[in-house]
Amino acid sequence: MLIHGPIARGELGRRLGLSPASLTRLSRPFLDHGILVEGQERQDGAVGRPVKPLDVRVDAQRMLGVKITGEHVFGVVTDLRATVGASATTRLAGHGVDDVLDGIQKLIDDLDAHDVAAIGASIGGKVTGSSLVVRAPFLDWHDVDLGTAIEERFGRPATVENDVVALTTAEQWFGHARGVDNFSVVTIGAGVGYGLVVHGRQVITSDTGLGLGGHFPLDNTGPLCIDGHRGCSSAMLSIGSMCSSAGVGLGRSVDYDELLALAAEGNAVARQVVETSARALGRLIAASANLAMVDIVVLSGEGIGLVEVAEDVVRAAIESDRDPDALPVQIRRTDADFTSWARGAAAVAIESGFGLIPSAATLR
Amino acid sequence: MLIHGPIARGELGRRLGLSPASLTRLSRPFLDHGILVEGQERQDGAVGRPVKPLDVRVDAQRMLGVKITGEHVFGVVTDLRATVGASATTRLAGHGVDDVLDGIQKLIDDLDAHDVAAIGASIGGKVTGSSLVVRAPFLDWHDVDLGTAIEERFGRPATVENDVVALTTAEQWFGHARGVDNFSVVTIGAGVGYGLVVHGRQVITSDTGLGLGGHFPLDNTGPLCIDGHRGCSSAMLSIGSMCSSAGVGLGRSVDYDELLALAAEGNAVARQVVETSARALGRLIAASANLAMVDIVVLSGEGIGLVEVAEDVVRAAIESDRDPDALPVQIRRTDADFTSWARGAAAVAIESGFGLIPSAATLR
DNA sequence: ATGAATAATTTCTACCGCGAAACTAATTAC
DNA sequence: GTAATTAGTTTCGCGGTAGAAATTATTCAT
Repeated sequence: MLIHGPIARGELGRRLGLSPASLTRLSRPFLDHGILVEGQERQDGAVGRPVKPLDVRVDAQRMLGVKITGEHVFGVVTDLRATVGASATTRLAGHGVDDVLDGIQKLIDDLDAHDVAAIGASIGGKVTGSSLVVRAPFLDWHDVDLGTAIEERFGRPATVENDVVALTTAEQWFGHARGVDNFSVVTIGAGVGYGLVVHGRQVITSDTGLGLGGHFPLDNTGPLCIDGHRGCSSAMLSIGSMCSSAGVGLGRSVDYDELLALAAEGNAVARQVVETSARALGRLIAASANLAMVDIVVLSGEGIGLVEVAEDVVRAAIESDRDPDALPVQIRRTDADFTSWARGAAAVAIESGFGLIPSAATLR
Repeated sequence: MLIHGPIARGELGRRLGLSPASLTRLSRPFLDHGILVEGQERQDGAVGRPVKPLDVRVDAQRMLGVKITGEHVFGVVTDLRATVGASATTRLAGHGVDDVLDGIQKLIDDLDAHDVAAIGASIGGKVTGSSLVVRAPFLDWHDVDLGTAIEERFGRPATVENDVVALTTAEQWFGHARGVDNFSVVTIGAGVGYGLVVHGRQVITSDTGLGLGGHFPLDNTGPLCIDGHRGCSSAMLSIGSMCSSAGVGLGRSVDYDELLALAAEGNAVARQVVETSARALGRLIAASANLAMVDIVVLSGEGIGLVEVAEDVVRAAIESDRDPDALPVQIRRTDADFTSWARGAAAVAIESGFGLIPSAATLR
C-alpha cells in the first residue's frame, strides 16, 4: 500500500489470494490503530456498492532524515511516503559525535521537527546493524554507535545506514524504481556510488559501504583517482575530478554548474570533459545492466546534471556496450537535489518502522 | 539435505526453528516413501542415544541429462545429487526435432538409461516454461516445444532449460557453489556464457538465453567477434577466437589443446594469445564481482584450461580491477569436461522433480 | 545392573487462520 | 419504490500445524 497507493479490500484480497472475509479481519486492526484509513468512495458510475479504498495514513507520522557529511548535516522532514516537506542544512562544528548530534539538534529546531516519530541518518561509510558506524572516512570515525547516541539524545527510534544503501532503499520504496524487482542505482557527486536491488531485495555484502562502486575501471586512458586507479568511475565521474580536468584545459578553476553551462553552450574544453565523462557513465550503466542483469538504472546524486547536458552521449555509450537484441536499458533520473540523500535516510527509518508492524496479529 | 548432506532430525529442527516432535512428524512420510533414509548411527563416543542422520536416498532414482548442440547430443546418467555415472555422445543426423529425439533415443540405449525417472535437456538459446525452445540459433529452431516432444516420445517427465541456466543451477545445488547465496558463473567454450545467482535465486530475465554475457566489452584493442564487437568476451575468450588468433601468429592452424600446450611450454605466440585472453577473463570476473556484488565466481566450460595455464595472469587482472579493500574474489574452477553441460540438464530435472514434492502434507 | 544422558516418538491439546455462507450496506437501473 | 449489483461484514466450523509432556530407545559411565 505504501508503494502502490490506495487499494480496495476486495482488490487487495484478489492480489494476495485471500477471501474478502480475511481482508476485513486483517485490515481492521490497522484501521483501529489509525495506520490505515478508508479513502473516498469511488464515483465511477458503476452499479453496486461503491468501493472504499484503503490507504496508509501518510501524514500519521512525520519522519526526520539526515545526511551526514564531513562538513555539514542535511535534514528533511517527510511523511510516511518519504515525501519531503521541509529541508535545512547546518554546518558541523567538528568531527566529534557530539558535533553531529548538535547539528541534528539544530536541524530539528530549524525544521520544527520536535514531533517526528523517528530519525533516520545516512553517512558515507560502512554501517552495520542500522546503528553502528564501523568506518566513516570523512569524519574519521571507527566503530561509533551513532544510532544509539541519537536515540539517547533525542529520545526516539533512530536508524543509521550507509548513504547509498539508504538512497537505494528510497528509490525502491518510494522513488523511481517503486515496486521494481531488479535495478541498480548510480550516484554521481563528490564520489560515485553504486547500489543494487535483485529479486526485490537490496544486495548487501560485507563490502557494502566501502564505496567500491566508485572505483570501477571505465577508461584506461583516463585521469587518476585519489587511490591511483586510472580512469575509474570516481576519476571519470566525480564532480571534483571533472572540474579539475576542465580547469586544466580552461586555465582557470570552474565549479560544476559553470562547467555544465559552458558545455551546454558549446565550449570545446567543457564539452570534451563532459562528453568523456558521459561516455564513461554510459559504460558503467551498460556494464551494470550486462553483469547484474538489470534493465533499469536509476541515476541520482548532485552531479547528475551531466546527463542532462550529454544524454545522447550517455545513451550512445550504453548502446555500444550492450547487445542490440537485449532489452534497452531504462535510465531513470532523479533530481540533482542534495535532499535526495537525506530523503534516503528518512526512507530507511520508515521502512524499519513498518518492519515493526509486520502482522495484524501483533496489533490485534 | 540434497545440498548439505545427511543431518539428524534434531539438528535439522534446530536449524528450522521447529520442535523435535514436528521433525518426527514431517520426516515420516518422506521415509515411508523411500525418498529419505536413515543413515548410520554416529560412533563418536558421546553419552546418550546416538543420532540417526537422515539423508536423501540418492540412488532412489536415476536422471538423464542431455546437452544439445548443433551437431551432437551429449548425455549423462546421474543420481539424485547429480553425480555423473555414465556418459555418452551421439552425432545428430540433422537439425529437426525428430533428429534430436532420435539422438536422445540413441543415448538412452547406449547408456542403458531406460529406467531414468526424468529427462533434463539443455540447449544454447532462449527457453521458457522449462519446455518451449523459443529460439535456438545452432539448430535454427523457433518456438519448438521440445519438453512436450520428449515427454511424448519417452513417456517420462522432461525439463528443457537454457544451457547456461542449467549449468548454473547445477553449481548452485550440487557443484562448486553449493549453498552459496551470491555468485556468478562464467563459461568458456564455443562461446562465453554468464549466469548469476543472487539471494539464493538465479537471476532470470527476458534476456536470459540470448547469450548476452558473451558480448561484454573487455578490450577495445581486441579482435572482432562474429557480431562485430571489438574485444568482447566472445572475441577474447571463445575457443575458436583464441585458436584463430594463435593461428595467424603461428602461420598454421592449431587446436585448443595444442595452443594451451604451446603456451605452457613457453611458445611466445601462444603465450601472448593465452595471456591476453587470461587478462580479459580477469577483467570479466572483476567486473562481475564489482557490479553484481558477488565474491565467488565459478568458471566452467570446456575452454577453462586457459585458467590452468595462466592463472597468475587472471588473478593479476582481477586484482588490478578490484578495490584492495574489497573481499578477494574466490575463483572456483570446474573440470574442463563437456559432461558438466549435460550434468546441468540433469540438475534442472532433479530440481523440478523435488519441486513436485514440496511438503509432507502432499505425501502424507 | 543401574543411572545419567541424549535422541526420537507418541499422545494429546491448543489454537489459529482461513473461507463458506449468510447477511448488511450502498449504489444504479428502471 | 423495487430489483439488480457489487462491496464489505459476521458467524461459525474445518483443517492443519505446532509443541508440551510423557514415553521409549539407545548409548556411556560406574
